[in-house]
Amino acid sequence: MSNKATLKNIAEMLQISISTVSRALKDHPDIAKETKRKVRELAEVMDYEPNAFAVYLRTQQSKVLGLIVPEISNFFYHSFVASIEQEARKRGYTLLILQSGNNPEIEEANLKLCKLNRVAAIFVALTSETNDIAVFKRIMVSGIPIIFFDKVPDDNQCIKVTMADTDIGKLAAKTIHQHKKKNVLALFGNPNMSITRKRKQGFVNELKKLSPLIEIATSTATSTKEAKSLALEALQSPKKIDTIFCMSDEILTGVIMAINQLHLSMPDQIAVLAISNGFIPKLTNPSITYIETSGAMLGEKSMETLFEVLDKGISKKTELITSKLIQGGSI
Amino acid sequence: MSNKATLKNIAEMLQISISTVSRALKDHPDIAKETKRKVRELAEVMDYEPNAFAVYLRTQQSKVLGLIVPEISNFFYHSFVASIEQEARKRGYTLLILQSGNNPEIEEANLKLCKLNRVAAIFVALTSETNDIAVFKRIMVSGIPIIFFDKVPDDNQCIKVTMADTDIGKLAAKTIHQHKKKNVLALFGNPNMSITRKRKQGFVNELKKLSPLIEIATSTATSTKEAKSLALEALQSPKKIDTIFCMSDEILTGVIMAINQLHLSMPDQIAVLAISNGFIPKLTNPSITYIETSGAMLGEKSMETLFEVLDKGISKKTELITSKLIQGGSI
DNA sequence: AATATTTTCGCAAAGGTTTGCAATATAGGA
DNA sequence: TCCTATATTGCAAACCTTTGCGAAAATATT
Repeated sequence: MSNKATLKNIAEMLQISISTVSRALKDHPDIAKETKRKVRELAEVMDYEPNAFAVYLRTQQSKVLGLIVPEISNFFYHSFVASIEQEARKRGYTLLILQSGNNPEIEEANLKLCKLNRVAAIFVALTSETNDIAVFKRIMVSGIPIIFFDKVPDDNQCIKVTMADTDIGKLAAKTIHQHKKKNVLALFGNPNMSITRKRKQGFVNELKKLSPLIEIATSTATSTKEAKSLALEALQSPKKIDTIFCMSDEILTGVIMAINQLHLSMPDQIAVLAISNGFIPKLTNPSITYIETSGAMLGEKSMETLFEVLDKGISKKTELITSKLIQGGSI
Repeated sequence: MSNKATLKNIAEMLQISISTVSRALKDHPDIAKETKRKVRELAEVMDYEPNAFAVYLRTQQSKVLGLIVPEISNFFYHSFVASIEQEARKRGYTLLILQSGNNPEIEEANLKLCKLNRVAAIFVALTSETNDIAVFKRIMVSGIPIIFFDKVPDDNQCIKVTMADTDIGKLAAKTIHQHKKKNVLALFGNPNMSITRKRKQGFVNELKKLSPLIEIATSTATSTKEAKSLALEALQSPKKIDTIFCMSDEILTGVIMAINQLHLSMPDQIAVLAISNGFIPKLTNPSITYIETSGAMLGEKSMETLFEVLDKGISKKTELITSKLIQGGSI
């Protein structure tokens, strides 16, 4: 069975020991140059690749990173994944991408899967339904670092990388104020999530401060459909709103549907401002003005944080990413 | 260190042998009921999970499925992944999701990664730039089954699961013919891909057959941007087209942008028909009529095919999935 | 009571790699 | 020639699980 490319086979063919082969391939100083050359040559032609499973078994160090997100088909997470993936590839890591489908049970199952696969670390964007992070804590104490990103828990005893959500809310408020709007409908997502609470708080407080006389109606829309019907209702009601603020792409999608259905034009008949990743806003004419939440930036920062954690063994830290306004024509 | 949950530790604590523990956990008939009970109980409280790496090393059977797609952030692949994932979870498999970013080099690197991780099988949707599948063939002969889906190679000596693209093209043609359209702009993607060629062939041939007098202008658009400018150009040209056919969501997106920009209304000023996964078409008003390509169905069929391959060891087969028209108001 | 049968369990090897330590070889020095 | 230092290499254990085969114990049969 000399066909499989293993250390053992290389050793046999070269009539040297397995350990010598192993060290030669790792450029260990103990090994003679000539031996190294021979080993490397044969390894090359045999297309040798170390068996990751055996390596793990011996070193207990897997080169796999877990990634758990509610849904990956979403521009934000996608750009996040893309940037993580790129960096991971450079460092020889593999990404184990798992989706929880916004279901805490699947989320937990995925967590278990990560543990089973002995991942080196896990990136987690929480489900909007997750309100108990005890499971995660258990994994953390078992020695696998967890980096929460985007949808993070309130708890401060963990590693978090997230957008500066309060600031984003404030920026939205400032934008609306600058345009002298009078009557705003603000649509927010699931109020259980800290991301929602922070954006809402930043937005509402700032807007009230800047424009004390403005009318602000806030509503909760946990789906595109809901956002659409809320928008339709508001747009058809007698007391006319002049602006809709959407805290996410999911909501923005519903609002666009409503506006299209009523054949309203932006920004004169209705102004729109959103927090978005940039795909949906470009679909309309004029394009929608939005505050960009960059998955790529979040990814980079998360990766940086990860290696900090891996190297220095920190166990709590909060990283905030700032973002900027992208001017469209909707306000 | 009796803290880690391994067979060895369980065995020590119970003063029995490792093999007995292993068999007890597997409900092997050789083991006494009482012993099984004790082992299971302890395993439970110790939260024992077999070490996947050790299992692989021994059995050479990994419970990981590779999945390589150009981009996962795309409704079609997403629903595909979702359905594969669900089924995989049921059977105790993990999905290793890899994106090639439409780059054949990364695609090859990912393939290598799958090999390195000794996956049980690989699902592949090819890059539009991939024209040599020799690398894949090598993997196949090395014993890892590959299931090509969606973007499949022309070669018939492999396993393919794909939409019935020629039929889809024909269905589109039939729909346009039924609406008595006279002047059609048909936008297709990368002509290197068999999916493009088949859709185009089915569409053009059928339409010419049904409506010999119709004017058909076909163009190639390999990006949303390109689709947009092609549509703008056509819509503003003197010889007025009455219908645009889009072979993909990517193209449809560009076309919608163009239509929005020119403030045209569907279906009277311009009719639109697309092949799509259903998200983009619902964004407009009226919504766009499309022929649905269901990632979920493709996923199910792929998974079925996989287990057929795994069980019966087939090495070539082509599965075709049919699809249907979803009526919107754009034609 | 002695033998045959069945039930229950343990031994040991294998899978591929890493690594501390021991062993051998070579060279330099006295 | 013998000893010490250095350069190379090999041995063997460990990581954790699975599994064929044999051993021991319990039970059944005569």
